[in-house]
Amino acid sequence: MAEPHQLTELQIAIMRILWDRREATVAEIHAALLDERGLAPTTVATLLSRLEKRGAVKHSTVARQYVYYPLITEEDVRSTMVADLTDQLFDGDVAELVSHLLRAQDISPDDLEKVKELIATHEAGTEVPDDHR
Amino acid sequence: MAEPHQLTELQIAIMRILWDRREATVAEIHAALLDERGLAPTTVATLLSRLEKRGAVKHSTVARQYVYYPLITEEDVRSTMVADLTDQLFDGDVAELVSHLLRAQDISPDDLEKVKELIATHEAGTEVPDDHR
DNA sequence: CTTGTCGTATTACATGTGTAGACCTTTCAC
DNA sequence: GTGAAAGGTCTACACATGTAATACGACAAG
Repeated sequence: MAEPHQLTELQIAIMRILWDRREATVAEIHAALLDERGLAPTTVATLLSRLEKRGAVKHSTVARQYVYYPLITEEDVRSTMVADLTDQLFDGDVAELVSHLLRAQDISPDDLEKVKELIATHEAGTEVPDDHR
Repeated sequence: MAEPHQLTELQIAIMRILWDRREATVAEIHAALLDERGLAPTTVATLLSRLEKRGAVKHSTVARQYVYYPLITEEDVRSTMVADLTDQLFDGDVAELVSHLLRAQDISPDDLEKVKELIATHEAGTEVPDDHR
């Protein structure tokens, strides 16, 4: 049944709508994607059933319409996909990935500031408790 | 011809061999992958021709054998794939990705140290030149 | 020359995905 | 109650990918 946490771009786009709204009908999802993608309603329906078959979403029927709910979280997907990418392209070395991020053009001074703050916060949170008392 | 910088796991595995060795025959690549994957030689050959069709590699013929060379670099692939992932899962926000990395279990105190060093080094390298003289 | 071997090219099939038409069923308006 | 509207379900097709058997051409050994 193929790891439900590894998703394609379109699948993620659909999940995103569900993550944002917590639930949505096929029509709503179709409407939300219309501008960007102009997909047929049946296309969206097909995608959703496939996602359901894979265990990524479930649905209930309300007033003759399917209402879909996410079964996996964005965090689940992020973890899985980031880990996979790290394994495949950076030999599992997270520091290497960060190194790439810093080197690549895609980080602005702004981002850098934010990252530094994140690290500071992170360290505060995971402080190794001093055993002196 | 489908963006040659977005590769699957297996395609990356093949490219990795080429990146490491700079060039390799089909037989060599097959041998290198044998333990992990046990693929048939023809399978490897098929994969390579497809990669060539996409512009990721090229080959020359030496003594009746094909010798393949990478046309794209690991850095190319890393950039493309990391950027895509960042766009899709973190709305293009690199800082968010780093934040995830820090939060996720997959970063060790060791890694964290390395990351801090990287940032320090990075800052030294991109120092905004003071305009006082 | 004949033939086996080596290595590539061709062909093929299953699965997943993007995409959507055609069809079926339920229900609301008259 | 009859027909149109609404909303699924089924079926279908193209393309990418993983996987490999089969076929074909060239070269070396005898």
